[in-house]
Amino acid sequence: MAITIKDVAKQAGVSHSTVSRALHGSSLISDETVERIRQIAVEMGYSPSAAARSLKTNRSRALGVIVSNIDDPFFGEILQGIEEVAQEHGYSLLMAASQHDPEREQVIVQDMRERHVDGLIVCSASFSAEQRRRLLEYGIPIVLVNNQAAEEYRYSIYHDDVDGSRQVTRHLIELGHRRIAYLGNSLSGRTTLDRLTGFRLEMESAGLTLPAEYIHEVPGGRPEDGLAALEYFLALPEHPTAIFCFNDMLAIGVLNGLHKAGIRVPEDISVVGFDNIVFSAYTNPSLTTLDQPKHYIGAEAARLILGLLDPPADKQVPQQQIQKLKGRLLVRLSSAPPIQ
Amino acid sequence: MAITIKDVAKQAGVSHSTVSRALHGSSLISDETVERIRQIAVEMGYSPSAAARSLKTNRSRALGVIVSNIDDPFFGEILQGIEEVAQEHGYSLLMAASQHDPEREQVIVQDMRERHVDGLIVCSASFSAEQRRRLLEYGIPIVLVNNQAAEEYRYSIYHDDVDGSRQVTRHLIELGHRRIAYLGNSLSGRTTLDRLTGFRLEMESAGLTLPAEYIHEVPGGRPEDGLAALEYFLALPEHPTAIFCFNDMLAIGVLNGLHKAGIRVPEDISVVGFDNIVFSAYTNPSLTTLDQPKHYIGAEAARLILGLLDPPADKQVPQQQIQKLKGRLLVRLSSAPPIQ
DNA sequence: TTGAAGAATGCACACGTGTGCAAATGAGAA
DNA sequence: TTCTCATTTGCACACGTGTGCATTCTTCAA
Repeated sequence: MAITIKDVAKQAGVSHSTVSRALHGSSLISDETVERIRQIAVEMGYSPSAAARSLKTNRSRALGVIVSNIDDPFFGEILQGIEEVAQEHGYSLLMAASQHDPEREQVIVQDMRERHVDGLIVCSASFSAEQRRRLLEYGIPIVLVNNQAAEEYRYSIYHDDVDGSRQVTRHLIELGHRRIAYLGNSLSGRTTLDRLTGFRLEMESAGLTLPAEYIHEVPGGRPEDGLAALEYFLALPEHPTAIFCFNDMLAIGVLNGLHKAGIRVPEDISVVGFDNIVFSAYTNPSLTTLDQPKHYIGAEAARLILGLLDPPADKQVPQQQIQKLKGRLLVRLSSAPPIQ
Repeated sequence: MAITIKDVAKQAGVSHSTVSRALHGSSLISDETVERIRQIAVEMGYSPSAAARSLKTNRSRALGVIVSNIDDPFFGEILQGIEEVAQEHGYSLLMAASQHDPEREQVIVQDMRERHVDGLIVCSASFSAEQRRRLLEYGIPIVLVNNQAAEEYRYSIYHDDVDGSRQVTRHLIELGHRRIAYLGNSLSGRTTLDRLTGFRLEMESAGLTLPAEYIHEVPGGRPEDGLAALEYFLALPEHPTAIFCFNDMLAIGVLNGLHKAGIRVPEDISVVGFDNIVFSAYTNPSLTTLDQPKHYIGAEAARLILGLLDPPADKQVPQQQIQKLKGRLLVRLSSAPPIQ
């Protein structure tokens, strides 16, 4: 068995209470005793039991993070932001992937509950109403990241997809495009709808018509999904002159497919993405996209939840906090005026 | 406060021991009692405390995972593999990023210890000897993934980088290349050395000379590092006809730089990568690379450690297990015979 | 010397769970 | 009825920690 606080106490010739207080820097214990105990604890390689502490204090100093897929580079950057802030504050991360599977979600939520995470960050785009209800009645602080049901929660941080989408669309319109298609990801729920909304709004306010066949959704957001979707668009009697993709991964697939088909970008067709993942700067041609502050979003989510857990003495805990962040259009080389 | 086992017991009119046994399916309790208690537990929304259980059973049903960066797509795929297997077996994941920072490493290792993870998977390329020692004397099972010091541990799973590197190099040589450069990542320790070794071996056995200036290392493995490294190679009096990059991310940066410089790939120069991350199939031209079974490596690492924790009844726990996996060359369009 | 006050430490309980052992209950046989 | 045995349940302790309260020790003034 591992060394416990009692072993340290015995070695130091004091009670375990004294050791506990000494290691926590309690002012009740004399400085020399504190020093002596610290020394002994280090020598013996004592390491407190998080389980016992958690049981007693009712806090775990752990945050739960639920994500759709870990291997999505978009989530990767958000996770990185979360991790850095959590680590900075001495919190650990319990991470799980829902894979868009309601059954897994259920198991994960139950596990987070049993493990008594102090707070939960949900980055899973599709999160069922059932799980939402469970979580809320459990009562731990939850911060939603880019979720579709932000208004049902008290704490949420998300990117303004409608606005971002309008920026992208306006850019295409200003270039002179009139036949613009939207490629969505049906698995992303609200997110794809918001982007579609922004697209529609901007098209309308420019007085442009939007034929139904120019809106296409695929069940996924990976390059191969973009590749598949491209076939659909190319089969249309009249090609769009620009394709607005739900995210960069889809756009990368689309770029790839166009290249294979011998269709030049941006001369023959413009392609734009969304998110600004690392690789979008290195496609050929480099991808015009909307830069979402992913790292910042993750960091802010962590900061928000930690603020709820250890509120600064001078500050009230906000009853509700919804943070909407705006992204920034990045014009690169995949978009240009249409030929005709 | 949350509902405890005692609340359930009171409601059911039995002792908490009976509830505990009933919920664990002990044969000591009558079927009808079990059913009744189960019912009540569900109705009351009882959720056992992992902390209390862990304290008592000395097991946490959690695995620790230490990684260099979460947002590296290479690690992302490995993580995904680990996560799936862990979840399948009812284990949770405690995840932390070391960022190549020894200080962080120390904190992380200490935390994993306090939280009493049942096993640890280390995917961090640079892991200090200091931390290795600490971990080993702590005594929990550790599985190393692609680490530089595999031989110091009992359990390890890694990709045969020397072999993979030879495959890649041989491919270039067979195409007719004689002036081949290697671009390494100095932060990757052993991994970059192994790949360099494979490269050297194959060059030697082909009787090719390898000038020192054709071996170049940069401190990082991201596209921008590749971009920077390219300048070095282009400044050489005699360009190499092929560049073998430590990983796909570097290769993507190199491809990008060559494109900007108006140098054609593969006509003027061949570029090959390593890892086969998702995007390598979508570069322009698509990247010749070595397909590492990343997902499988992660899954195997998890399976290995879970096998140590819950050994199948009929099987002995192996005292040592080192699994070396071979990758497979993927020839795409970024490599071709040199002009002259 | 005595008393009082302040500083330092120990005692004992609690957190929620699992489990060995004793106890209770019931059924059946003598 | 009494005894035996099997089945079912409860008692009580342990896991390692934090903390209110009592206790001891020290110091200093009266």
